[in-house]
Amino acid sequence: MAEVYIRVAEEENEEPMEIPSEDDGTVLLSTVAAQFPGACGLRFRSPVSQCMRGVRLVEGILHAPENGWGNLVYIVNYPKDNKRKMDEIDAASAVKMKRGDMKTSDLIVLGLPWKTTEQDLKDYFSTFGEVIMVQVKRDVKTGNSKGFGFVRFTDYETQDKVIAQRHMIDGRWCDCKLPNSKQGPDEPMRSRKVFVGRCTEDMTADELRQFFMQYGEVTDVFIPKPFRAFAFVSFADDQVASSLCGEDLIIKGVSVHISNAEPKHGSRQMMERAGRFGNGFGAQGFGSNRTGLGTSTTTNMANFGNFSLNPAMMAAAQAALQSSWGMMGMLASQQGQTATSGNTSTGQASSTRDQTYSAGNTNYGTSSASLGWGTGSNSATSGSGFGSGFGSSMESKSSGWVYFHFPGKKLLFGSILWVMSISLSPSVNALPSKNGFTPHVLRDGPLDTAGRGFHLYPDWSQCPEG
DNA sequence: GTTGAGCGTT
Repeated sequence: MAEVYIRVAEEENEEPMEIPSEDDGTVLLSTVAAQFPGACGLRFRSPVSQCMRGVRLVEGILHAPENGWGNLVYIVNYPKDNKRKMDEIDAASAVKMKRGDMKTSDLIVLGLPWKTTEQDLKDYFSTFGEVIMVQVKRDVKTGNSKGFGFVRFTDYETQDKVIAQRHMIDGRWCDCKLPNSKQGPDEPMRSRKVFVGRCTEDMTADELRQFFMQYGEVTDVFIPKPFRAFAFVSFADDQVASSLCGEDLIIKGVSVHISNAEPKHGSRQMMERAGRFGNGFGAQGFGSNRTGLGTSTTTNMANFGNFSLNPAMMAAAQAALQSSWGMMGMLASQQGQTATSGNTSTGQASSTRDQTYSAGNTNYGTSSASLGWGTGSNSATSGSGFGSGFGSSMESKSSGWVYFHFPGKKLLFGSILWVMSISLSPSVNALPSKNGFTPHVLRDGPLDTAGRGFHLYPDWSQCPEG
């Protein structure tokens, strides 16, 4: 079949871009995403019904509508979360643009064949846009290529496009990335990378990328070689990564398990993480807006919506953690959100994942198999004692909702919840909802620190605010 | 078989 192009645009009235189809007439989502990073599907306006219609998408492959692709303009779909994010990014880049701050940087090109020369690099990358620098790094003595190089483009757009995809250069797949020297410090609490366990050998990086694309923009896929039954997938948005943790997803008929990507050995992340241990909530703990939870920088309190944490509260919370309670995650309340906790052992993906917070995998819950951040779903460790440590915000430990009460303070955290990786006795009953949250099980355990103690109430009704 | 490679003689 002759090469066919379909017309794709971000908006209906925009000038479309032609995207090549495959030999069988399908279009790969990854091909679309190469031009529209973050794309997760296509839609089009039906000439018959005048309604928007979705294009069938199966395992990363877009299938033509009944009468073929035709001359219609297909509109790119973005993940919901991502779209908002994209707009924010656009706004941010507009500001940068004004400041003239959109400089390109050198990109490292990894995985080059030994034989690739600078001319080869230039020829290849020029197809994306104007190239202003190429280098192949070589051994000074032998002159042999070290298998990587650098490239720099005139336009930032070109750079973005090049980073967003893999590159077949002289017969090898290569990756272009911002070099380490150009990358800002990683934020350990906001990992954008997930660990994908139970992979099978036939899962290619491309397939993983195409699969995970449905959740948000994928920035990297790593599969160790030789085969080791796991992979790493990085997203542009840390919330996408967080939201997947704890889930069991089906890829090519195989159930894979998603969890936190632990920091690489010897990495900067690991240093930061180690430093935080035993340090309670210091500069990188609750009080800091680096957690993304507190937003105020005008006081030293951490704010959570209408609530705030003063240093005494933080100290108390710290005491809780030091007494071998691991923190799983911290959830700020918002009206209209529901919290559920409970039996997620089905591993079923939930359509309510955007609105629902859950504490996972305890077996006394009554509620749905919702998934959200803070879930420890699907890994049955309940009844196995306290979790330890809190380096990970997504540890797969059983958990219960815990309310804090500070004497003298009218409200503890109100409906703000802390999900602790505490293992609870299954005998405790469910508790009535409050503020849209269903408190689950509260464990008795007065933990006191420096006269600013707090109590964890054994059940909601015993809490003065209950 | 559930935690990753490689980063620039400026």
